[in-house]
Amino acid sequence: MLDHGTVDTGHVSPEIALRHRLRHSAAHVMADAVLSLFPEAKMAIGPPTQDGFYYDFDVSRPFTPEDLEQIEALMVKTIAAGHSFRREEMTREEITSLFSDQPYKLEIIEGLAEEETLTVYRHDEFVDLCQGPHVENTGEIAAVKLLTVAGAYWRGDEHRPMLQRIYGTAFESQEALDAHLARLEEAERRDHRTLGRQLGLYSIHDEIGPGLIVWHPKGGLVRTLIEDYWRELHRRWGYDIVYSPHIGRGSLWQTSGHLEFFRENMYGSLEVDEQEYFLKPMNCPFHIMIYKSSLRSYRELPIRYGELGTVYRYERSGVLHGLMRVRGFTQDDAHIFCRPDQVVGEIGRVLDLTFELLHAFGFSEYSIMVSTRPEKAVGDPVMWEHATESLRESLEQRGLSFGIDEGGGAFYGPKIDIHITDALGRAWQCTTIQFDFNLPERFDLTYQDDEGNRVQPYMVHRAILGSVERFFGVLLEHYAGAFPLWLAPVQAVIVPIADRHLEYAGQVQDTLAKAGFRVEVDSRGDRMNQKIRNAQMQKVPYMLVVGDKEAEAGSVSVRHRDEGDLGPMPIASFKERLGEEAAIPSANATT
RNA sequence: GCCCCGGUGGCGCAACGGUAGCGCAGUCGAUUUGUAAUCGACAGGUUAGGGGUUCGACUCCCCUCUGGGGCUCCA
Repeated sequence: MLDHGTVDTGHVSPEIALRHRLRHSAAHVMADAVLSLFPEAKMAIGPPTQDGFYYDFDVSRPFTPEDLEQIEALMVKTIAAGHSFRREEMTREEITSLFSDQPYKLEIIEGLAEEETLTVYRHDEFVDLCQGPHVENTGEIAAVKLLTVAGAYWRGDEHRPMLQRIYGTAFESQEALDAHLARLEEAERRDHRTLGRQLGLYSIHDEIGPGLIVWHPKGGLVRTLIEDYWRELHRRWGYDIVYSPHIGRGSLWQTSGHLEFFRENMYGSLEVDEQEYFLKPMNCPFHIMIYKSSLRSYRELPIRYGELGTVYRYERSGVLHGLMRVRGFTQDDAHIFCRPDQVVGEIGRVLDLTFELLHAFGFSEYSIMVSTRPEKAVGDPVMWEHATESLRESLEQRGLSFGIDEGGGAFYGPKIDIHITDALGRAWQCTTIQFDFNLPERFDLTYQDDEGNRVQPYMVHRAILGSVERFFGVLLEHYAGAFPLWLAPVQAVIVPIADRHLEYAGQVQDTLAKAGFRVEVDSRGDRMNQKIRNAQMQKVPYMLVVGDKEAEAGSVSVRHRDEGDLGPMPIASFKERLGEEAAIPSANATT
């Protein structure tokens, strides 16, 4: 049985609930401080978040870092003063006059239902419209820290005023806050954009354009290793690997509906022989054409087409981010066409494949969400029901817990989304498994069933890594750049002590390279210490020091990037060690 | 797209409106070294691009491009 790891069940622990109240209270204390320093500030909303809290204000000028210091200093005073939080119910009239000079609060009040009990919370002189809950006393906010200022639209609507948002965080103890801040620093240290440059993996250039990646030799090598493994695994799981072009005729995108529903994410058309073509934002229409290239029998289903397909999508300039959000990326895409009786089995296979793949990359914690039919949807309700049930059933069969996002599916079908949790406990959405009832209809997909009827197949769209670029970024941060041996672009660096050892170093390299390992010799004029330092900073798993003793004995002195000096060993022994460690973690190995 | 903050040799940074410097990396030379930085020299920049203000602009103003933090958490 596969270890599917722990799954987030979504219930709230007492600790989370305490932090929630604490942070909500800290938001009030912050608003109090802001109003003291900026009496003209208009308050918007100030909720707790997963990692802290924020409060939005309408102020005449943006807050500066110095303002934050002052605000924080005032907050500390308020906390030290130990004011109690007092809840108070009010009538709509009372509350409206109380907040008569706070237009955002008035707007919130207007939006509340008549029967709603209106409450305010007070501490010291400060009062805020709020349903709570809060801690008893400001003194309970043991540790607080303001972090950043950012613009944010009122109610998240870009047509409404831009407010100034202050983010902060609060904890029940200084130690907990320090731990959180340390985690933030660690996240910064692991930033894939920094690591990508330091390790020479990829780059982005003004000259090429934003959101477009060029892969350097080492990044390209790692990517190739990922992709080779992906292909091998997909062949093993019964997928046919296909390829499709980067552009397609406008009429194709007309039929698929992309020009109707996805146009704002597509790049402008190009004209070829007086025909309009578009850069592909998705691979599905191409796979569908492969399906349609001949009549299909129920006997040949399921058909599974997989492709590492590069697509281009317009993303608004403000959302681009390193490898995580780009304008050209490669999806590990596949489309499954199957019969009704195969649906549960096919979803199950996708799940098993998913966990095998993610496991190989060191991920063992997931959270799973099933999204069901939204209000506006296309397709036969019976098929919707069957598909949604199949998603549930496949998950349940595997003992996987999951949440339900009622009505959160796409208009064309229900889906499973899987978030993976990385080494720092951060969640990343990668895998998505979606039914599609729209495209089979639009392209008139059929197969002939055992009674000779032309019927529509179920179509499932799935990506496991999501996009290769994004997944690479996640991996880079997950491993902090220290790829496991099977993915390390350079697995060992040979460090000759003096130039007279270069020849022997070359022999060692040959031996290991012939065995299929990626090994380099550092032949520069630096001292050994410098070479080791370089290799450490490049996060190379092994450093092999060779000098007189090693050349004499036919050995290498092995240093591991984490374990340090492991002492001398015969080349053959080291080769064996590498061979064992370089194996791709397989699902079977962990049963 | 919008708000705020940035853009100075490959990278990380400095420079009251008055000669663009430093470190790392690079090249060359010396050194031939035992588990995270040997020494020295050299080379490298129309300060993102364009316009303006000024006797004089990296510095001030405007525009464009581009990077970062946000714009989902609803009293």
